[in-house]
Amino acid sequence: MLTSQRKALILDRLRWDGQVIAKVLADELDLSEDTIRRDLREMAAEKLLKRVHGGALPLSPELPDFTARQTVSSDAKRRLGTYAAKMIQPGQTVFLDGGTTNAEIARQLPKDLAATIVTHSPTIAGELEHHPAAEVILIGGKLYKHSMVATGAAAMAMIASIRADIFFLGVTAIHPARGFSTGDFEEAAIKRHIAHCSAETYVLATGEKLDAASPYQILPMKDVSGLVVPSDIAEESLAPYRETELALLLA
Amino acid sequence: MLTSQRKALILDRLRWDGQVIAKVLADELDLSEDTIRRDLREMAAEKLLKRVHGGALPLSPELPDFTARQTVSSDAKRRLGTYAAKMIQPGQTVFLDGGTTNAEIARQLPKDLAATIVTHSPTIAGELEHHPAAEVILIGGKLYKHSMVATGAAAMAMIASIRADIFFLGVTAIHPARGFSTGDFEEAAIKRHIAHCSAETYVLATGEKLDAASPYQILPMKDVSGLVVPSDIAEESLAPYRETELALLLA
DNA sequence: CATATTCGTGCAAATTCCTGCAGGAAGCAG
DNA sequence: CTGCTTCCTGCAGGAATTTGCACGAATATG
Repeated sequence: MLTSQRKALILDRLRWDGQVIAKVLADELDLSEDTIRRDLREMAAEKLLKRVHGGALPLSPELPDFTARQTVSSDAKRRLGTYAAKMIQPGQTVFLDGGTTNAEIARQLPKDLAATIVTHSPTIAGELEHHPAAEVILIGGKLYKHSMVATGAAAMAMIASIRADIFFLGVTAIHPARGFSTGDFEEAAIKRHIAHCSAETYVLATGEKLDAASPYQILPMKDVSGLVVPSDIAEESLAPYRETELALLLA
Repeated sequence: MLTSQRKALILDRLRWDGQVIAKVLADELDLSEDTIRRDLREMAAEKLLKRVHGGALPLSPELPDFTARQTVSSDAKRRLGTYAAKMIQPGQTVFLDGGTTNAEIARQLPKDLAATIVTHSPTIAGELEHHPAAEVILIGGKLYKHSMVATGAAAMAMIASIRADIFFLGVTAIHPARGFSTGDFEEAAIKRHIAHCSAETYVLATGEKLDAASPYQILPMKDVSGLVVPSDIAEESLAPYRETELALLLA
Protein backbone atom coordinates (compact mmCIF):
# COMPACT_ATOMS: atom_id res chain seq x y z
CA MET A 1 0.00 0.00 0.00
CA LEU A 2 1.34 3.38 -1.01
CA THR A 3 1.66 6.23 1.41
CA SER A 4 -0.72 8.45 -0.48
CA GLN A 5 -3.29 5.67 -0.62
CA ARG A 6 -3.01 5.32 3.11
CA LYS A 7 -3.47 9.01 3.61
CA ALA A 8 -6.49 9.06 1.36
CA LEU A 9 -7.91 6.17 3.35
CA ILE A 10 -7.34 8.06 6.56
CA LEU A 11 -9.18 11.09 5.25
CA ASP A 12 -11.99 8.89 4.07
CA ARG A 13 -12.20 7.20 7.42
CA LEU A 14 -12.25 10.52 9.17
CA ARG A 15 -15.05 11.69 7.02
CA TRP A 16 -17.23 8.69 7.59
CA ASP A 17 -16.40 7.63 11.11
CA GLY A 18 -15.39 11.00 12.48
CA GLN A 19 -12.30 9.49 14.01
CA VAL A 20 -9.19 7.45 13.39
CA ILE A 21 -7.45 5.41 16.04
CA ALA A 22 -3.79 4.72 15.36
CA LYS A 23 -3.74 1.26 16.86
CA VAL A 24 -6.88 0.12 15.09
CA LEU A 25 -5.69 1.34 11.75
CA ALA A 26 -2.24 -0.19 12.21
CA ASP A 27 -3.88 -3.47 13.03
CA GLU A 28 -6.21 -3.28 10.11
CA LEU A 29 -3.60 -2.36 7.52
CA ASP A 30 -1.02 -4.64 9.05
CA LEU A 31 1.50 -1.86 9.57
CA SER A 32 3.33 -0.64 12.60
CA GLU A 33 1.71 2.02 14.67
CA ASP A 34 4.72 4.18 14.04
CA THR A 35 3.95 4.37 10.36
CA ILE A 36 0.40 5.41 11.01
CA ARG A 37 1.53 7.90 13.59
CA ARG A 38 3.96 9.34 11.12
CA ASP A 39 1.20 9.73 8.57
CA LEU A 40 -1.03 11.40 11.10
CA ARG A 41 1.75 13.73 12.18
CA GLU A 42 2.43 14.78 8.61
CA MET A 43 -1.22 15.23 7.79
CA ALA A 44 -1.70 17.31 10.90
CA ALA A 45 1.15 19.53 9.72
CA GLU A 46 -0.67 19.89 6.40
CA LYS A 47 -3.77 20.89 8.32
CA LEU A 48 -5.71 17.95 6.97
CA LEU A 49 -6.74 16.67 10.36
CA LYS A 50 -6.42 17.27 14.05
CA ARG A 51 -3.95 15.08 15.88
CA VAL A 52 -5.02 13.87 19.30
CA HIS A 53 -3.62 11.37 21.73
CA GLY A 54 -4.47 7.94 20.39
CA GLY A 55 -5.42 8.94 16.89
CA ALA A 56 -6.87 11.84 14.95
CA LEU A 57 -10.09 13.75 14.41
CA PRO A 58 -11.45 15.78 11.51
CA LEU A 59 -10.55 19.45 11.58
CA SER A 60 -14.11 20.69 11.63
CA PRO A 61 -15.83 18.02 13.62
CA GLU A 62 -19.33 18.00 12.23
CA LEU A 63 -21.12 18.31 15.49
CA PRO A 64 -23.82 15.72 15.82
CA ASP A 65 -27.41 16.62 15.09
CA PHE A 66 -27.89 20.31 15.17
CA THR A 67 -25.25 21.59 12.79
CA ALA A 68 -25.94 18.76 10.40
CA ARG A 69 -29.64 19.48 10.31
CA GLN A 70 -29.50 23.12 9.51
CA THR A 71 -28.27 22.57 6.01
CA VAL A 72 -28.02 25.89 4.32
CA SER A 73 -29.17 25.85 0.78
CA SER A 74 -27.81 28.31 -1.65
CA ASP A 75 -30.05 31.01 -2.94
CA ALA A 76 -30.06 29.47 -6.40
CA LYS A 77 -31.21 26.09 -5.13
CA ARG A 78 -33.96 27.64 -3.11
CA ARG A 79 -35.21 29.53 -6.15
CA LEU A 80 -35.19 26.34 -8.19
CA GLY A 81 -37.11 24.60 -5.42
CA THR A 82 -39.72 27.31 -5.20
CA TYR A 83 -40.21 27.31 -8.94
CA ALA A 84 -40.63 23.55 -9.10
CA ALA A 85 -43.02 23.54 -6.15
CA LYS A 86 -45.28 25.93 -8.06
CA MET A 87 -45.38 23.55 -11.01
CA ILE A 88 -47.19 20.99 -8.88
CA GLN A 89 -51.00 21.09 -9.12
CA PRO A 90 -53.35 19.79 -6.43
CA GLY A 91 -54.25 16.17 -6.98
CA GLN A 92 -51.16 15.38 -9.00
CA THR A 93 -48.78 12.57 -8.26
CA VAL A 94 -45.16 13.73 -8.14
CA PHE A 95 -42.04 11.64 -7.89
CA LEU A 96 -39.19 13.37 -6.07
CA ASP A 97 -35.72 11.97 -6.64
CA GLY A 98 -33.06 12.28 -3.93
CA GLY A 99 -30.49 15.04 -3.63
CA THR A 100 -30.26 18.43 -2.00
CA THR A 101 -31.98 20.26 -4.84
CA ASN A 102 -35.04 18.04 -4.69
CA ALA A 103 -35.05 18.32 -0.91
CA GLU A 104 -35.51 22.02 -1.51
CA ILE A 105 -38.67 21.30 -3.54
CA ALA A 106 -40.07 19.37 -0.61
CA ARG A 107 -39.19 22.21 1.74
CA GLN A 108 -40.83 24.85 -0.46
CA LEU A 109 -44.00 22.86 -1.00
CA PRO A 110 -47.08 24.76 0.31
CA LYS A 111 -48.21 23.17 3.54
CA ASP A 112 -51.75 22.80 2.33
CA LEU A 113 -51.03 21.34 -1.08
CA ALA A 114 -53.05 18.18 -1.52
CA ALA A 115 -50.79 16.19 -3.80
CA THR A 116 -49.28 12.73 -3.71
CA ILE A 117 -45.53 12.80 -3.29
CA VAL A 118 -43.60 9.65 -4.11
CA THR A 119 -39.94 9.39 -3.17
CA HIS A 120 -37.25 6.79 -2.61
CA SER A 121 -35.28 9.12 -0.36
CA PRO A 122 -35.92 8.86 3.39
CA THR A 123 -34.40 12.32 3.75
CA ILE A 124 -37.03 13.86 1.51
CA ALA A 125 -39.79 11.88 3.15
CA GLY A 126 -38.62 13.36 6.44
CA GLU A 127 -38.93 16.88 5.05
CA LEU A 128 -42.61 16.23 4.38
CA GLU A 129 -43.45 15.30 7.95
CA HIS A 130 -45.25 18.56 8.56
CA HIS A 131 -47.22 18.71 5.33
CA PRO A 132 -50.54 17.31 6.53
CA ALA A 133 -52.28 17.62 3.19
CA ALA A 134 -49.66 15.77 1.20
CA GLU A 135 -49.90 12.04 0.80
CA VAL A 136 -46.42 10.60 0.90
CA ILE A 137 -45.50 7.27 -0.65
CA LEU A 138 -42.13 5.96 0.38
CA ILE A 139 -40.33 3.59 -1.97
CA GLY A 140 -38.49 0.88 -0.08
CA GLY A 141 -35.41 -1.14 -0.89
CA LYS A 142 -31.77 -1.46 -0.05
CA LEU A 143 -30.49 1.92 0.98
CA TYR A 144 -27.66 3.21 -1.13
CA LYS A 145 -25.76 5.26 1.47
CA HIS A 146 -23.88 7.58 -0.80
CA SER A 147 -26.95 9.38 -2.01
CA MET A 148 -29.40 8.01 0.53
CA VAL A 149 -31.96 6.52 -1.79
CA ALA A 150 -33.60 3.12 -1.86
CA THR A 151 -32.40 0.92 -4.69
CA GLY A 152 -32.48 -2.67 -5.83
CA ALA A 153 -35.09 -5.06 -7.11
CA ALA A 154 -37.62 -4.24 -4.42
CA ALA A 155 -37.44 -0.55 -5.23
CA MET A 156 -37.71 -1.21 -8.96
CA ALA A 157 -40.79 -3.35 -8.47
CA MET A 158 -42.51 -0.83 -6.26
CA ILE A 159 -41.75 1.99 -8.67
CA ALA A 160 -43.22 -0.01 -11.55
CA SER A 161 -46.58 -0.02 -9.80
CA ILE A 162 -46.74 3.77 -9.73
CA ARG A 163 -47.33 6.19 -12.54
CA ALA A 164 -46.40 9.74 -11.59
CA ASP A 165 -47.50 12.87 -13.46
CA ILE A 166 -44.18 14.61 -12.93
CA PHE A 167 -40.77 13.25 -12.01
CA PHE A 168 -38.18 15.66 -10.70
CA LEU A 169 -34.92 13.99 -11.59
CA GLY A 170 -31.69 14.76 -9.76
CA VAL A 171 -28.48 14.52 -11.79
CA THR A 172 -24.83 15.30 -11.26
CA ALA A 173 -24.05 16.41 -14.80
CA ILE A 174 -25.74 17.65 -17.96
CA HIS A 175 -24.15 17.71 -21.38
CA PRO A 176 -25.76 18.72 -24.70
CA ALA A 177 -24.55 15.59 -26.45
CA ARG A 178 -24.19 13.09 -23.62
CA GLY A 179 -27.45 13.89 -21.87
CA PHE A 180 -28.10 13.56 -18.15
CA SER A 181 -25.67 11.49 -16.14
CA THR A 182 -24.61 10.46 -12.65
CA GLY A 183 -21.69 8.73 -10.95
CA ASP A 184 -23.19 5.39 -10.07
CA PHE A 185 -24.45 2.67 -12.36
CA GLU A 186 -27.19 1.34 -10.15
CA GLU A 187 -28.40 4.83 -9.42
CA ALA A 188 -28.57 5.66 -13.10
CA ALA A 189 -30.63 2.54 -13.72
CA ILE A 190 -33.20 3.33 -11.08
CA LYS A 191 -33.53 6.96 -12.14
CA ARG A 192 -34.08 5.84 -15.72
CA HIS A 193 -36.72 3.40 -14.54
CA ILE A 194 -38.56 6.12 -12.64
CA ALA A 195 -38.49 8.37 -15.67
CA HIS A 196 -40.00 5.65 -17.81
CA CYS A 197 -42.78 5.20 -15.27
CA SER A 198 -43.62 8.91 -15.23
CA ALA A 199 -45.52 11.05 -17.71
CA GLU A 200 -43.05 13.93 -17.64
CA THR A 201 -39.52 14.35 -16.36
CA TYR A 202 -37.98 17.65 -15.23
CA VAL A 203 -34.47 18.38 -14.11
CA LEU A 204 -33.44 21.18 -11.76
CA ALA A 205 -29.86 22.28 -12.19
CA THR A 206 -27.61 24.97 -10.84
CA GLY A 207 -25.05 26.39 -13.26
CA GLU A 208 -22.09 24.22 -12.37
CA LYS A 209 -23.79 21.08 -13.61
CA LEU A 210 -24.11 22.30 -17.16
CA ASP A 211 -21.70 21.09 -19.81
CA ALA A 212 -20.34 18.35 -17.59
CA ALA A 213 -20.64 14.60 -17.94
CA SER A 214 -20.52 11.76 -15.42
CA PRO A 215 -19.76 8.13 -16.29
CA TYR A 216 -23.30 6.75 -16.44
CA GLN A 217 -26.00 8.22 -18.61
CA ILE A 218 -29.48 8.31 -17.13
CA LEU A 219 -31.36 9.65 -20.12
CA PRO A 220 -30.57 11.38 -23.41
CA MET A 221 -31.64 14.98 -23.76
CA LYS A 222 -34.76 14.15 -25.72
CA ASP A 223 -36.31 12.04 -22.94
CA VAL A 224 -36.56 14.97 -20.56
CA SER A 225 -39.47 17.40 -20.79
CA GLY A 226 -37.84 20.43 -19.25
CA LEU A 227 -34.79 21.87 -17.55
CA VAL A 228 -35.14 24.42 -14.77
CA VAL A 229 -32.11 26.67 -14.26
CA PRO A 230 -31.51 29.82 -12.19
CA SER A 231 -32.43 32.97 -14.09
CA ASP A 232 -29.09 34.62 -13.47
CA ILE A 233 -27.23 32.07 -15.51
CA ALA A 234 -25.10 33.26 -18.45
CA GLU A 235 -27.05 33.19 -21.69
CA GLU A 236 -24.22 31.70 -23.73
CA SER A 237 -24.02 28.63 -21.53
CA LEU A 238 -27.66 27.98 -22.29
CA ALA A 239 -27.30 28.28 -26.04
CA PRO A 240 -26.55 24.60 -26.72
CA TYR A 241 -29.70 23.63 -24.88
CA ARG A 242 -31.94 26.04 -26.74
CA GLU A 243 -31.42 23.94 -29.83
CA THR A 244 -32.76 20.78 -28.18
CA GLU A 245 -36.38 19.87 -27.74
CA LEU A 246 -36.57 20.32 -24.01
CA ALA A 247 -38.19 23.36 -22.44
CA LEU A 248 -35.84 25.78 -20.74
CA LEU A 249 -37.43 27.28 -17.65
CA LEU A 250 -35.81 30.17 -15.76
CA ALA A 251 -36.36 30.27 -12.00
CA MET B 1 -12.90 6.56 22.82
CA LEU B 2 -10.43 9.39 22.45
CA THR B 3 -10.06 12.04 25.11
CA SER B 4 -10.99 14.92 22.87
CA GLN B 5 -14.05 13.07 21.67
CA ARG B 6 -15.10 12.65 25.26
CA LYS B 7 -14.69 16.32 25.86
CA ALA B 8 -16.66 17.17 22.74
CA LEU B 9 -19.37 14.80 23.90
CA ILE B 10 -19.49 16.51 27.27
CA LEU B 11 -19.88 19.91 25.64
CA ASP B 12 -22.58 18.55 23.40
CA ARG B 13 -24.38 17.02 26.31
CA LEU B 14 -24.15 20.27 28.24
CA ARG B 15 -25.57 22.19 25.38
CA TRP B 16 -28.54 19.91 24.89
CA ASP B 17 -29.33 18.61 28.32
CA GLY B 18 -28.05 21.59 30.26
CA GLN B 19 -26.11 19.39 32.62
CA VAL B 20 -23.68 16.55 32.96
CA ILE B 21 -23.53 14.12 35.85
CA ALA B 22 -20.16 12.51 36.42
CA LYS B 23 -21.46 9.18 37.60
CA VAL B 24 -23.96 8.81 34.78
CA LEU B 25 -21.42 9.65 32.14
CA ALA B 26 -18.82 7.31 33.63
CA ASP B 27 -21.38 4.56 33.60
CA GLU B 28 -22.44 5.24 30.08
CA LEU B 29 -18.98 5.46 28.61
CA ASP B 30 -17.70 2.62 30.71
CA LEU B 31 -14.93 4.64 32.31
CA SER B 32 -14.03 5.40 35.89
CA GLU B 33 -15.56 8.46 37.48
CA ASP B 34 -12.07 9.73 38.08
CA THR B 35 -11.46 10.05 34.38
CA ILE B 36 -14.65 11.99 33.87
CA ARG B 37 -13.89 14.17 36.87
CA ARG B 38 -10.48 14.87 35.47
CA ASP B 39 -11.99 15.89 32.15
CA LEU B 40 -14.46 18.16 33.87
CA ARG B 41 -11.72 19.72 35.97
CA GLU B 42 -9.58 20.42 32.93
CA MET B 43 -12.47 21.80 30.95
CA ALA B 44 -13.42 24.01 33.87
CA ALA B 45 -9.85 25.34 33.87
CA GLU B 46 -10.27 26.12 30.17
CA LYS B 47 -13.48 27.95 30.99
CA LEU B 48 -15.55 25.60 28.89
CA LEU B 49 -17.99 24.73 31.62
CA LYS B 50 -18.82 25.31 35.24
CA ARG B 51 -17.81 22.59 37.63
CA VAL B 52 -20.32 21.75 40.32
CA HIS B 53 -20.55 19.03 42.91
CA GLY B 54 -21.66 15.87 41.11
CA GLY B 55 -21.05 17.06 37.59
CA ALA B 56 -20.94 20.22 35.52
CA LEU B 57 -23.15 22.94 34.06
CA PRO B 58 -22.85 25.15 30.99
CA LEU B 59 -21.20 28.50 31.55
CA SER B 60 -24.03 30.51 30.05
CA PRO B 61 -27.22 28.75 30.92
CA GLU B 62 -28.92 29.40 27.61
CA LEU B 63 -32.04 27.36 27.75
CA PRO B 64 -32.41 25.16 24.73
CA ASP B 65 -35.21 26.24 22.43
CA PHE B 66 -38.28 24.19 21.93
CA THR B 67 -37.56 22.48 18.68
CA ALA B 68 -34.18 21.52 20.01
CA ARG B 69 -35.73 20.16 23.14
CA GLN B 70 -37.78 17.71 21.17
CA THR B 71 -34.86 16.14 19.43
CA VAL B 72 -33.05 15.81 22.71
CA SER B 73 -33.38 12.44 24.20
CA SER B 74 -33.72 12.16 27.88
CA ASP B 75 -31.04 10.40 29.75
CA ALA B 76 -33.29 7.40 30.26
CA LYS B 77 -33.98 7.02 26.55
CA ARG B 78 -30.35 7.22 25.70
CA ARG B 79 -29.55 4.51 28.22
CA LEU B 80 -32.25 2.32 26.75
CA GLY B 81 -30.84 2.95 23.29
CA THR B 82 -27.31 2.11 24.34
CA TYR B 83 -28.43 -1.07 26.01
CA ALA B 84 -30.40 -2.21 22.99
CA ALA B 85 -27.55 -1.35 20.62
CA LYS B 86 -25.31 -3.68 22.61
CA MET B 87 -27.80 -6.51 22.18
CA ILE B 88 -27.19 -6.48 18.44
CA GLN B 89 -24.54 -8.90 17.20
CA PRO B 90 -22.58 -8.52 13.98
CA GLY B 91 -24.31 -10.25 11.10
CA GLN B 92 -27.75 -10.12 12.62
CA THR B 93 -30.79 -8.69 10.93
CA VAL B 94 -32.58 -6.21 13.11
CA PHE B 95 -35.94 -4.55 12.52
CA LEU B 96 -36.21 -1.09 14.04
CA ASP B 97 -39.70 0.26 14.54
CA GLY B 98 -40.31 4.02 14.44
CA GLY B 99 -40.38 6.36 17.40
CA THR B 100 -37.89 8.45 19.34
CA THR B 101 -36.74 5.59 21.53
CA ASN B 102 -35.83 3.43 18.57
CA ALA B 103 -34.16 6.39 16.90
CA GLU B 104 -31.93 6.40 19.93
CA ILE B 105 -30.91 2.80 19.19
CA ALA B 106 -29.89 3.83 15.70
CA ARG B 107 -27.94 6.75 17.09
CA GLN B 108 -26.12 4.60 19.64
CA LEU B 109 -25.23 1.89 17.14
CA PRO B 110 -21.45 1.45 16.82
CA LYS B 111 -20.30 2.93 13.53
CA ASP B 112 -18.48 -0.23 12.57
CA LEU B 113 -21.23 -2.72 13.37
CA ALA B 114 -21.83 -4.90 10.34
CA ALA B 115 -25.49 -5.72 10.77
CA THR B 116 -28.55 -5.44 8.57
CA ILE B 117 -30.98 -2.85 9.81
CA VAL B 118 -34.52 -2.98 8.48
CA THR B 119 -36.88 -0.12 9.19
CA HIS B 120 -40.07 1.40 7.91
CA SER B 121 -39.19 4.78 9.36
CA PRO B 122 -37.43 7.25 7.05
CA THR B 123 -36.31 9.14 10.14
CA ILE B 124 -34.43 6.14 11.46
CA ALA B 125 -33.02 5.37 8.03
CA GLY B 126 -31.68 8.92 8.01
CA GLU B 127 -29.91 8.36 11.32
CA LEU B 128 -27.98 5.52 9.75
CA GLU B 129 -26.55 7.57 6.92
CA HIS B 130 -23.09 7.58 8.40
CA HIS B 131 -22.90 3.96 9.47
CA PRO B 132 -20.91 2.60 6.54
CA ALA B 133 -20.82 -0.95 7.82
CA ALA B 134 -24.56 -1.27 8.32
CA GLU B 135 -26.76 -2.48 5.50
CA VAL B 136 -30.01 -0.59 5.65
CA ILE B 137 -33.22 -1.92 4.16
CA LEU B 138 -35.99 0.62 3.92
CA ILE B 139 -39.56 -0.61 3.92
CA GLY B 140 -41.74 1.42 1.59
CA GLY B 141 -45.40 2.20 1.59
CA LYS B 142 -47.86 4.97 2.35
CA LEU B 143 -46.35 7.22 4.96
CA TYR B 144 -48.38 7.54 8.10
CA LYS B 145 -47.50 11.08 9.15
CA HIS B 146 -48.32 10.91 12.81
CA SER B 147 -45.55 8.48 13.59
CA MET B 148 -43.64 8.75 10.30
CA VAL B 149 -43.64 5.10 9.31
CA ALA B 150 -44.54 3.39 6.06
CA THR B 151 -47.79 1.43 6.23
CA GLY B 152 -50.32 -0.21 3.96
CA ALA B 153 -50.39 -3.23 1.75
CA ALA B 154 -47.07 -2.51 0.06
CA ALA B 155 -45.32 -2.27 3.41
CA MET B 156 -46.99 -5.44 4.66
CA ALA B 157 -45.89 -7.36 1.58
CA MET B 158 -42.32 -6.15 1.77
CA ILE B 159 -42.13 -6.99 5.48
CA ALA B 160 -43.41 -10.49 4.81
CA SER B 161 -40.36 -11.17 2.67
CA ILE B 162 -37.97 -10.47 5.53
CA ARG B 163 -37.27 -12.47 8.63
CA ALA B 164 -35.44 -10.44 11.28
CA ASP B 165 -33.56 -11.89 14.24
CA ILE B 166 -34.66 -9.13 16.57
CA PHE B 167 -37.51 -6.67 16.33
CA PHE B 168 -37.41 -3.59 18.52
CA LEU B 169 -41.05 -2.66 18.88
CA GLY B 170 -42.15 0.84 19.79
CA VAL B 171 -45.34 1.16 21.80
CA THR B 172 -47.26 3.92 23.51
CA ALA B 173 -48.54 1.90 26.43
CA ILE B 174 -47.87 -1.29 28.35
CA HIS B 175 -50.31 -2.95 30.70
CA PRO B 176 -49.89 -6.26 32.56
CA ALA B 177 -53.28 -7.51 31.45
CA ARG B 178 -53.89 -5.62 28.21
CA GLY B 179 -50.45 -6.10 26.76
CA PHE B 180 -48.70 -3.71 24.39
CA SER B 181 -50.85 -1.12 22.67
CA THR B 182 -50.85 1.98 20.50
CA GLY B 183 -53.26 4.67 19.40
CA ASP B 184 -53.84 3.74 15.77
CA PHE B 185 -55.46 0.66 14.33
CA GLU B 186 -53.41 0.45 11.16
CA GLU B 187 -50.22 1.02 13.08
CA ALA B 188 -51.06 -1.75 15.51
CA ALA B 189 -51.67 -4.10 12.61
CA ILE B 190 -48.34 -3.44 10.95
CA LYS B 191 -46.39 -3.71 14.18
CA ARG B 192 -48.08 -7.01 14.88
CA HIS B 193 -47.18 -8.20 11.40
CA ILE B 194 -43.53 -7.29 11.88
CA ALA B 195 -43.43 -9.10 15.21
CA HIS B 196 -44.82 -12.23 13.58
CA CYS B 197 -42.11 -12.04 10.91
CA SER B 198 -39.32 -11.76 13.49
CA ALA B 199 -37.68 -14.36 15.69
CA GLU B 200 -37.72 -12.24 18.81
CA THR B 201 -39.46 -9.04 19.83
CA TYR B 202 -38.17 -6.58 22.42
CA VAL B 203 -39.78 -3.44 23.74
CA LEU B 204 -37.92 -0.44 25.14
CA ALA B 205 -39.97 1.61 27.54
CA THR B 206 -39.45 4.53 29.82
CA GLY B 207 -41.34 4.53 33.11
CA GLU B 208 -44.35 6.55 32.07
CA LYS B 209 -45.49 3.94 29.60
CA LEU B 210 -45.96 1.27 32.18
CA ASP B 211 -49.42 0.43 33.48
CA ALA B 212 -51.10 2.41 30.73
CA ALA B 213 -53.27 1.19 27.88
CA SER B 214 -54.05 2.59 24.43
CA PRO B 215 -57.06 1.63 22.31
CA TYR B 216 -55.46 -0.90 19.98
CA GLN B 217 -53.53 -3.90 21.21
CA ILE B 218 -50.44 -4.84 19.24
CA LEU B 219 -49.49 -7.97 21.08
CA PRO B 220 -50.34 -9.67 24.38
CA MET B 221 -47.59 -9.86 26.99
CA LYS B 222 -46.67 -13.41 26.17
CA ASP B 223 -45.72 -12.65 22.56
CA VAL B 224 -42.85 -10.36 23.53
CA SER B 225 -39.47 -11.79 24.45
CA GLY B 226 -38.23 -9.01 26.65
CA LEU B 227 -38.86 -5.57 28.05
CA VAL B 228 -36.01 -3.12 28.54
CA VAL B 229 -36.61 -0.44 31.16
CA PRO B 230 -34.37 2.16 32.81
CA SER B 231 -32.60 0.76 35.85
CA ASP B 232 -33.74 3.61 38.09
CA ILE B 233 -37.35 2.62 37.82
CA ALA B 234 -39.31 1.92 41.01
CA GLU B 235 -39.26 -1.75 41.84
CA GLU B 236 -42.95 -1.89 42.78
CA SER B 237 -44.01 -0.71 39.34
CA LEU B 238 -42.14 -3.66 37.87
CA ALA B 239 -43.70 -6.24 40.16
CA PRO B 240 -46.67 -7.06 37.89
CA TYR B 241 -44.30 -7.76 35.04
CA ARG B 242 -42.06 -10.04 37.01
CA GLU B 243 -44.90 -12.50 37.08
CA THR B 244 -45.12 -12.70 33.31
CA GLU B 245 -42.95 -14.75 31.03
CA LEU B 246 -41.06 -11.91 29.43
CA ALA B 247 -37.52 -11.06 30.40
CA LEU B 248 -37.09 -7.82 32.32
CA LEU B 249 -33.86 -6.11 31.35
CA LEU B 250 -32.54 -3.11 33.27
CA ALA B 251 -30.62 -0.54 31.23
C1' DC C 1 -24.78 15.20 63.73
C1' DA C 2 -24.42 10.89 61.08
C1' DT C 3 -24.10 8.88 56.69
C1' DA C 4 -23.34 8.63 52.00
C1' DT C 5 -21.46 10.74 47.97
C1' DT C 6 -18.30 13.17 45.72
C1' DC C 7 -13.68 15.29 45.39
C1' DG C 8 -8.76 15.77 44.93
C1' DT C 9 -4.06 13.93 45.20
C1' DG C 10 -0.51 10.70 44.88
C1' DC C 11 0.88 6.65 42.65
C1' DA C 12 1.50 2.69 39.72
C1' DA C 13 0.47 0.37 35.39
C1' DA C 14 -0.55 0.71 30.75
C1' DT C 15 -0.65 2.99 26.61
C1' DT C 16 0.88 6.18 23.37
C1' DC C 17 4.41 9.23 21.54
C1' DC C 18 8.78 10.71 19.65
C1' DT C 19 13.62 10.30 18.24
C1' DG C 20 17.25 8.05 16.27
C1' DC C 21 18.75 4.31 13.70
C1' DA C 22 19.14 0.37 10.53
C1' DG C 23 17.52 -2.57 6.77
C1' DG C 24 15.40 -2.87 2.37
C1' DA C 25 13.35 -1.23 -2.00
C1' DA C 26 13.36 1.95 -5.86
C1' DG C 27 15.54 5.16 -8.86
C1' DC C 28 19.54 6.92 -11.17
C1' DA C 29 24.20 8.00 -12.78
C1' DG C 30 28.44 6.13 -14.12
C1' DC D 1 26.29 -4.10 -12.94
C1' DT D 2 27.88 -1.17 -9.12
C1' DG D 3 27.59 2.36 -6.12
C1' DC D 4 25.02 6.18 -4.46
C1' DT D 5 21.06 8.55 -2.86
C1' DT D 6 16.42 8.75 -1.33
C1' DC D 7 12.40 7.12 0.65
C1' DC D 8 9.71 4.05 3.43
C1' DT D 9 9.27 1.04 7.20
C1' DG D 10 9.94 -1.24 11.62
C1' DC D 11 12.21 -1.36 16.05
C1' DA D 12 14.39 0.10 20.47
C1' DG D 13 14.12 2.80 24.36
C1' DG D 14 13.17 6.87 26.95
C1' DA D 15 9.58 10.56 27.56
C1' DA D 16 4.88 11.93 28.00
C1' DT D 17 0.00 10.97 28.64
C1' DT D 18 -3.75 8.61 30.29
C1' DT D 19 -6.23 5.77 33.38
C1' DG D 20 -7.82 3.35 37.47
C1' DC D 21 -7.32 2.80 42.36
C1' DA D 22 -6.60 4.07 47.26
C1' DC D 23 -7.19 7.13 50.94
C1' DG D 24 -8.26 11.17 53.41
C1' DA D 25 -10.80 15.59 52.86
C1' DA D 26 -14.80 18.09 51.45
C1' DT D 27 -19.63 18.39 50.54
C1' DA D 28 -24.48 17.17 50.40
C1' DT D 29 -28.62 15.08 52.78
C1' DG D 30 -31.73 13.92 56.16
